[in-house]
Amino acid sequence: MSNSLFFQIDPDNGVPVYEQIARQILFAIAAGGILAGEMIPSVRQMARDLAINPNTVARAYRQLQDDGVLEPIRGSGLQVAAAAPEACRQERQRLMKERIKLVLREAYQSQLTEAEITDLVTRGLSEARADAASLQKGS
Amino acid sequence: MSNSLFFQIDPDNGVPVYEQIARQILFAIAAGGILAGEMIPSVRQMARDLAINPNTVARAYRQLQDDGVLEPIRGSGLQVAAAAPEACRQERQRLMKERIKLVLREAYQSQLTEAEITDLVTRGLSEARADAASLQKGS
Amino acid sequence: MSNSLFFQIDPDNGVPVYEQIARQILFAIAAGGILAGEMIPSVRQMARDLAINPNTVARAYRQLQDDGVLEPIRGSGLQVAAAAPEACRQERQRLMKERIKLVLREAYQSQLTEAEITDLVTRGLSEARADAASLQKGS
Amino acid sequence: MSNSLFFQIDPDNGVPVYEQIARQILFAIAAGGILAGEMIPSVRQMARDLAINPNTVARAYRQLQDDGVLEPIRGSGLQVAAAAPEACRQERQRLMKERIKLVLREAYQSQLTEAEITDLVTRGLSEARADAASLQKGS
DNA sequence: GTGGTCTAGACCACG
DNA sequence: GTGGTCTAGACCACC
Repeated sequence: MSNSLFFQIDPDNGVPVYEQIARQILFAIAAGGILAGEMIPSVRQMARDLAINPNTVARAYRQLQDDGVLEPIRGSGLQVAAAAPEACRQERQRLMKERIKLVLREAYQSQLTEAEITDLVTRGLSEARADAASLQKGS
Repeated sequence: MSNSLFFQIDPDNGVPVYEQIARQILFAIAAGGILAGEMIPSVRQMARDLAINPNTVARAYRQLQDDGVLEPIRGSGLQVAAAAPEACRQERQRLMKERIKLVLREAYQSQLTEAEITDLVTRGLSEARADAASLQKGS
Repeated sequence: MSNSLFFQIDPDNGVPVYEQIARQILFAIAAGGILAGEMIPSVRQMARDLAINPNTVARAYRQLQDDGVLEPIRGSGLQVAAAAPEACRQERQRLMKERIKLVLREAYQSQLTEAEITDLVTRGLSEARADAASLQKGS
Repeated sequence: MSNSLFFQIDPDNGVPVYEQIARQILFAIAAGGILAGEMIPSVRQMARDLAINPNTVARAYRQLQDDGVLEPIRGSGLQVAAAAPEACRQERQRLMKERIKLVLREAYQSQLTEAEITDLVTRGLSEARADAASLQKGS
């Protein structure tokens, strides 16, 4: 279980597959699911697990290396950088804050009233909470 | 001023230009900025106004026709369908609800605690409100 | 009643408006609703009656003149040619035969079985008969 | 032969080329010539085969995607949706029924007697049948 | 390789 | 004048 990553990839999500992989690895590190110094699955292994093209996995890994999250160990593979967990937590916070703010601004710009927006948010919060709960249960 | 539509197109937005046009028209109808039965600017006119290719505008209009929002008046132009305003309001509601829910679910999946999420939302709400206010003032 | 033509124009029919006018005049002559030597309404009159562009009516009349169905009377208007009724009957027959054959051939080419086609025809016949009846009643 | 689609495109048909393509694919799926999950020829391939512009093919494919008939496989191509065959059969049925009914109603409205219409239909049926037979033979 | 977007420019049918 | 269709060719993201 520690060595197997349970990612959910949706190829028709609009979000590029390599982006989904990179983001989920980043979030897993931020949440402590993967620790500093730990090795991550090889490109081929991950590609088999997710049933996707190895090139796509490689691209996600490359991006994480560029961000300093992963470090290459010659002849061995990629490991999580020492400073990665803290950096990932900050990045996660930054990303989510930005996305939330963006969507709320969009709501305001679309001429919805304040009441309608807060209503949508409240409903969205409870639904998302329910979804998250059922997902955890289902896994 | 009543006859001029103030659209903001960003060609490098990721979102296709024709999509931006279609969405802004849809939102304008939902907000009552364009009424049922009203004619919308011709393909060529809109293309001139936005300084983009007429084909791109035509594609946006075609999509709105497929959605039943616009109706062709042969040899004259396109007008807003009678049922469009109500449909556009529902569609706008649906779109925003979906986006908000998506972001919130992402927040939950990113292993943020409930407290962190509600904090981000409240901050985002106030910031977005401030932005919207300043935008209205600035216009 | 003899002088007023009850045409049904559908601008969004796919079939051009001027075609609809020309065809309905042709069919009216074939059916005896308009007799040889009779004058037809002026372009302006017809345009007012149908609430369409005079140019469109003019184009229909021009086409009927080219076909020899209508003859210009200098300073007076257009009248139905002497040979028109018989010609219109033949033309009507030809048109309908062609259209029916065309649609049936399409049905065969679309890989429908013979049984499905005859079924569609039988249903279509009864429905069309019902529609025609209700239309006559409704008028 | 199993992998080659034999489409007949007539550029001067009145019916737009992209419509002809979309309809023939729809009919091919309805007839079982293309199965669910199967990949259809790429835009460029089809454009080469039919000697037309890739954009025209792309438009046909886009329309079929909007109708839920085709699904994009990112970076790979387009495949027939699982629900497409049944949907296409229903759509084909609907289209043909509508066309047949339209023609028959026209026949009634053109003041032909019921006897004349049924006569035209029976003749049309036998002729269309003969044409279809000779076409099959000739292929 | 794949589809998607955008531009530029031409031609047509219709009113 | 209007929208609709088609062509030609370019660039992009993704796998």
